[in-house]
Formats: sequence, C-alpha cells, structure tokens
Amino acid sequence: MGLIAQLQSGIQNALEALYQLDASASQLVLSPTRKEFSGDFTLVVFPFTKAAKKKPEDIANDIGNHLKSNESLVKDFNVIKGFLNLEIDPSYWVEFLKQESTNKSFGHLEKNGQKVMVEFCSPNTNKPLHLGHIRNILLGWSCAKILDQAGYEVIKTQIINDRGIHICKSMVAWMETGEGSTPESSGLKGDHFVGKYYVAYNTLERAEKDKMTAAGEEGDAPILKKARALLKKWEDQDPEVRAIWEKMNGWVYDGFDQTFDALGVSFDKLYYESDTYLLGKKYVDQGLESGLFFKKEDGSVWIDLEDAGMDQKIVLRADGTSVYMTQDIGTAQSRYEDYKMDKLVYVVGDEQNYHFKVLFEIMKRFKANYSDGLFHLSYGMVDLPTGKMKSREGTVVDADDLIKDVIREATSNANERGTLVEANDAEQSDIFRRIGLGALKYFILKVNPKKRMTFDPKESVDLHGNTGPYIQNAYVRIKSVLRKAAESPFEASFDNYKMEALELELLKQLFQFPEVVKGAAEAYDPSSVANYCYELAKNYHRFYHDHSILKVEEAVTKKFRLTLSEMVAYVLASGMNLLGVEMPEKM
RNA sequence: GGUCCUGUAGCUCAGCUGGAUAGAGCAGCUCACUUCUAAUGAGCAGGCCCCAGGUUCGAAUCCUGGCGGGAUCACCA
Repeated sequence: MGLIAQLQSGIQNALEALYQLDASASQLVLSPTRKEFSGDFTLVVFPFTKAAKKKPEDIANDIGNHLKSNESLVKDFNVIKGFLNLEIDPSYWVEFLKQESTNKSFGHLEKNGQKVMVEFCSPNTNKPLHLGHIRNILLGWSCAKILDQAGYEVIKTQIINDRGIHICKSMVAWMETGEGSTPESSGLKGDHFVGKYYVAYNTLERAEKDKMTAAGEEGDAPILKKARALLKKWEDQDPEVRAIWEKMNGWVYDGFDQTFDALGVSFDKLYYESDTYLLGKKYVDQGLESGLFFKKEDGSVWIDLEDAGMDQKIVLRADGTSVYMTQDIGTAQSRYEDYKMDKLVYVVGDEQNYHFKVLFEIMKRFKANYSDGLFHLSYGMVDLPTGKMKSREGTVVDADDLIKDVIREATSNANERGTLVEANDAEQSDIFRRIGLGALKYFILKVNPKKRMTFDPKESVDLHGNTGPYIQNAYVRIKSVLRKAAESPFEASFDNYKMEALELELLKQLFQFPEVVKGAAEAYDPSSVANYCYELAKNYHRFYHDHSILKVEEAVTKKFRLTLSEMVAYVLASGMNLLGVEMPEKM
C-alpha cells in the first residue's frame, strides 16, 4: 500500500474509533503541508465537525493522537486551527530514497493493457510548417510520451491533408511558372519550394482579379478555373495530374521529414486524406438504415443533434460527395479496424472545438467501442507580441527558421560564456542543439494547452529563470558532481542519516513524480509535468547552493547527497523526456 | 444573437476536483563567484485574483448575472 493510502486508512480507522464515523477516502483531503508549517501532510478536519460535534482543534488533536499511537508511520503532529499537520517518520523518506534510487522504472506506471492513438500535426501539403504546427507537434508528442509512461500502448499518427483545391493551386503555379525547376535545382527545402508556388498562385490570382475588376469583368480568375479543372482531373484519376501531384507532395514530405527530425519527433502510422476521404460514405448508408441520419428533399444527408444541444449537421452533400465530417467518421472507424484502440486523442486547434463535439456525439450514437475514449486535445492559437500571425502580412513564424534561431541563440550564448572549450565541435553542436530546442519546447509546453499564448521570440530563447535550460542546468550540475565523485569511489550506508530541510523537501518532491505522470496522462496536459520539473530543479539549485556534496567530511552525508542528486537527475531527465527535451551532459 | 474557451504583479505564466498569509519567471533595484560550473543563489519592490451577487466554517477556485478578449455557429478542411 502506498504512503497516502496507508495514511488515509489510518485516518478512517481513527474516525471510526473516535466518532463512529464512516468516511470514504475521497472525503479525506490530504495534501502536502505548506512550507511555512512543520509537517509533511495536512489533513483538513473541518468536514468532520458536524458529525463529531466537536471543535476543529479538538478533532485534529484526537485524530493526531490516535494516529501517533496506532500508525508507526506517523511520528508526530501539530494542530493549527482546523489543520492537522502530520509528520512522517523521516526514516520512511530515507528508505524511499534507498529503494527507488535504483529503480530504473520509477515514474513509469504499470502497463494497463489499453491502446491509445494520438493524432497530431496533420499538415496541409501546400506550404511549410509554422509556429502553430510546432505547438501542435510538441503537444502531441509529449502527450504520447506521457500516455506511454502512464502504461498505455501508444500509436502516434497524423492525417495528411494531401488533396483538395489548395494543393491544385500550388500545382498550377508550378506548371505555369516553375519551368521544370525542383527543390534540388533551386536549393530549397521541398516544403518551402512548394510553398513558394502556393504564394505565387495567390499573387497571380490577385493580379488577374485586379485586371478583371479594372475591365469591369465579373467571375473567377482564369487561374482559379485552371486549379479547379486540375482538381477534377485529379478526382478522375488522370495519370498525368496524379504524377505531378505525387511528385510535388513527395518534395513536401521530404521537407517535413527534415523538420520532424530536427524536432526529434516521429510517427508510427500515416494516414493520407487521399486514401481516406471516401471512407465515410458506407457509414452514411449505415446511419440512414438505422435511422440515425435522415435525407432531405435535395438528397443531402443530415443528423439531428438538437436534443443534445447542437444543431443539425450535414454528413453528405446532395451530389453524394463527402464533407469533413463524413471523412472523420470514416477515418476513425478505419483506424479502429486497424488498431482496435481504446482511446483516440486528436491534437487540433480550438477553432475546431465544435466540429469535434459533433463528431464525438455522432460516434457515441454509432456506439463505437472507443467512443468513451475520444478526446480533443484542444489548444489555443499562438500569437506574436505584435498580434496574430498572418500569412498575408508575412508575419508567420516559419518552423525551420525558428528551430535554427533558437539553436543559434544557444550557441552564441554558450560561446560568450566560454565554458565548453574542452568539448569538440560535434559535441558542442549537439549540446547547443539540445539547449536551443530545450528552450523552445519548454517555453511552449509549460503553458496550459487550452490557453491562447503569446510567443515572444526573444523570450523563447531566454536561458534564465523558468526555462528549459534552467532545468537542464540543474541536471548538468548533478552530472558534473557525479563524474567527479566517480573518480574516488567509496562505500557508505545512509540508513540513519539525519536530513536537512531542503533534502527532505527534495525527497518529498521526488515522491510525487508518479502522481504527476498519472495526473498529466489523465488530463492530457504536459504543462503540469513542465511545472513539476521546474519546481524540482529550483529546489535542487537551492540545495546545491547551500550544501556541499563532495566536500563534506562524513561519508554517510556524502553518500546520501550523491544518491539524492542522482535520483533528482533521473527524475529531471525522465520528466523532461516526457516533454521531448533531451538533457545535455555538459553546458 | 446562441454555444464554448478565457480574464491572477508592468509583461509572460503557475495555482482552479473549495482550505492556512495568492506563487514563479522576466523587466527594475541590492547583494553573493579563490568554491562540486554564477545558464546559480539570497533579498527589496510590485496584487480590488475583471465586476456584482450567491453557496460555505472557509471562495482566485463552485453557482448565477454582467463586462472585456478569443473562437465557433460553412454543403472549407
């Protein structure tokens, strides 16, 4: 039984013995004692005043005394107002360190036999990735890591939006103005190359439209008509068009792969919309048969969700073609056929909240096996200090540029400090990469996903304060001490060690880690892990500042502090790994 | 207009399943490197937790109603 559960059952026994009260564990608010009071865990006794018919202070004292004499864990207690502060026998914490410091799977929850699929990134293939995708990718990746560590089997996937009018626009522009150029011939990364033609298309269309307006003509620009014709040919499987489409998409995928590599992310399975966009139709037929859907006079198919507080929603056009919802129904079902997952998480921006609310309701009515496990990890838009990112105004922050910038910043910062002279170039650039990306990833993931966030490029590469590098630095400090310690090995046991306040605090924090992982997995929220890592690093920095490790005389103290440090390093690395952040050994 | 999200220090954010005197970082001002790395630590200053009611022994946290910001209410994806 865990410590908390043991305390709770002790308190239950106390309440039963003292007041014949039958309290459920959930009624027992047992929280870590606030720093300004002494004790380890605090029980709030106000809820029992009515049933026990006593003053809060008396109840707290009664329970405290009962626990002290019946629970060996509880060494002492104090009462302030209605708060019972319990002090755990310090040997418990020392024993905890002894046990868990060698546990290579500390913070890994037991396998629960469930499968979860996480969809994230899901780009269009007509332009490069930008800052918004980065938030999406980091959230999805981190979420997948957290779920994996919380005991799930995780399948990472994305749906690639590789068809539609926007792709055809890039194609038209390239066919008209590209003159056979390629990413190689132009020295551009594939996705940027194709993106260039998407921009070119928009410029062309606007120019044509302006000319038409000036001439008093109405209607669509000729180039738009060409793009539409291309889409029609694509849908009719025209081999020539398909070949160009495949070639251009191939360039884009090459480019994306480089960005994914740079970010250190990967996927287990890719779904392409060109394969899936027709999948939903058979479910429309099923829905019609079962009466879930209904047909309007024009032949379009709808579902009525008004009894669930939503509107009517179209699921098939009158001409029999799919809409977004049709595709998502089909894709979800086909994923289930592929993987039989228990849960399905979509990492998609919050502008699609309503879409997913409707989709999940439909899947529930379809009685899909995984419908209780559907979750939309919705995140807010990323703003710049100057306002919204707008592609028309050229204020979009490109993903590749951003990655380069943060690494460059980490590099120049480190060179200024000049502490890495002994490392060779390859080592150095790897360290700078870890620091730069650590800064970027932490900066984005520390914010609660639901919140719209402001991204200040200057602040994102800041290496002081509540940042990724600050946490990495705590790890590096430990590693440096451990390296030095390894030079003169010694044996000692710290069984009877008497801890300093900061040491106890660090241990209690380490103790929390599995709970943090569990909570983050339940809430699909990496920011709680980020904040935990920060608090742990902060306490370690303070400990490191106040207490020597290698310079203390007593072998017992030295051993304890080394072991404690080692475990802090392990948990920091493990926690940051959940955010997709790699730790440098030196910095 | 309906629905959903959001509002905490000058700025960026924690805390929100109700608990003790609301916390960090940045920016500003002090101080501490002959040290296991100062990418650090200690301190000062900075708050009608958007407003008004309600529930409660207790509200930043829950409820109601406002106000500000955002999204959405497409046969685009």
